[in-house]
Amino acid sequence: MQTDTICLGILRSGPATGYVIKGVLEGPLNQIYNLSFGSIYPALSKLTKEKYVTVKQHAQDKKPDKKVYTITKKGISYFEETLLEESGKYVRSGNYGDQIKSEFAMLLLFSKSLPKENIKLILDERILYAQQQLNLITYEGPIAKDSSLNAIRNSAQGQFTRGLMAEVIKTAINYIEKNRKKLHD
Amino acid sequence: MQTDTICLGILRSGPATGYVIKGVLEGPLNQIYNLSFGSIYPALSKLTKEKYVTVKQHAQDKKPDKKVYTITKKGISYFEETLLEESGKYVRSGNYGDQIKSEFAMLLLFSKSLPKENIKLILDERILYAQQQLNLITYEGPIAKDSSLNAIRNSAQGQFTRGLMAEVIKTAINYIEKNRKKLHD
DNA sequence: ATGTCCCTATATCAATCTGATATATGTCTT
DNA sequence: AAGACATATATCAGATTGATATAGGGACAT
Repeated sequence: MQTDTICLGILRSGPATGYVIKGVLEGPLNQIYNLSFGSIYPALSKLTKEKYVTVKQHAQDKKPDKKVYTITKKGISYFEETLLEESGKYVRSGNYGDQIKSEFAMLLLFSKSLPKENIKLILDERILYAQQQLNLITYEGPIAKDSSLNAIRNSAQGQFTRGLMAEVIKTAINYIEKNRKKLHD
Repeated sequence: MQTDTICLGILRSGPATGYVIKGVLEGPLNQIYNLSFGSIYPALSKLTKEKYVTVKQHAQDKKPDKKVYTITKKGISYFEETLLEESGKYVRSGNYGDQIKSEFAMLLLFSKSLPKENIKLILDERILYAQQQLNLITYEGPIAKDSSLNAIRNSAQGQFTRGLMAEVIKTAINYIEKNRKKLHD
């Protein structure tokens, strides 16, 4: 999925800055999709040039100008057309699809080459980490003080998707706890 | 994790060609890590230059030469040192970590913009696809006729990792089946 | 028979994405 | 008073993908 499309999809839930978009992807949409600033900022500039979004610069005392992006009617049409056209090809991708790069799973696969004590520590750390991710996804408090993007998380779609990711993480934690002895001991 | 390290880790289980390495990543190691030929072939060339692997070219009638790569002692030492040194940073990554790019989950998140009939088809397709992936992971037959890489799959580590991925996929399928009505209907 | 498609097998490359870094300041902790 | 962390945008070298090229074999349909 193009970075452009993702930005438009998030902006459909309300105006936001690049920084806030990144925050949404790292918080409630954790485990779903991540993008670096190096992708987000150029995408927002491109979308502005193409009139799919508008920008309002809010001068801030002694901080960089905050650039709040709002999706236009043209942007909404474009987003909906693109999503419909391309939906077929997103079925075969994602977190249990082709694009997987699980360094953790690879590490476990190669863990025969590691000292047992090391493996134990890695698994302990991983479980803690996974529980932290679970907290990020299931967190129900406000996202950002001045953001209207809570909507994307609380929609039926947001709850379905977050629920899916939460179940997957819980399964992984349980599996590791039950089977970890096969990797050390 | 560097492409180099992954190639060395796989070659530790036996000699292989670039084509076979790709096949292992797409078959039994599906859902764990994927690499394109554009990464694998240059990595193998680099490893050869650095003497971490050796190549034997097998001329084949009317096919490109098959280049079989074998890890050297130097390669094994390098692999084990690298893995130990870097193991800490692989804990916070992977298929329920930061690097997620699940186009499918993103599509569901945005599915409010799609016709209901379309959403139904997408979910049906996804379940079929996930079952196919499950078959690839749990498949116990031979990988490649002339490959010794069955070992990587049948080791304790391979079975643990594949079992983890299989559980995750099963959880996802069940979740979608139980909750899909929230997205259409 | 001839076309279409997939398999074996290596290789390259434009377009894209990441992770690090730079810039600038406020707040909170130690 | 130093250090860490949050807000906020931006850039870029290096790495990766997905498509494409090359080249023949075998299977199956029209």
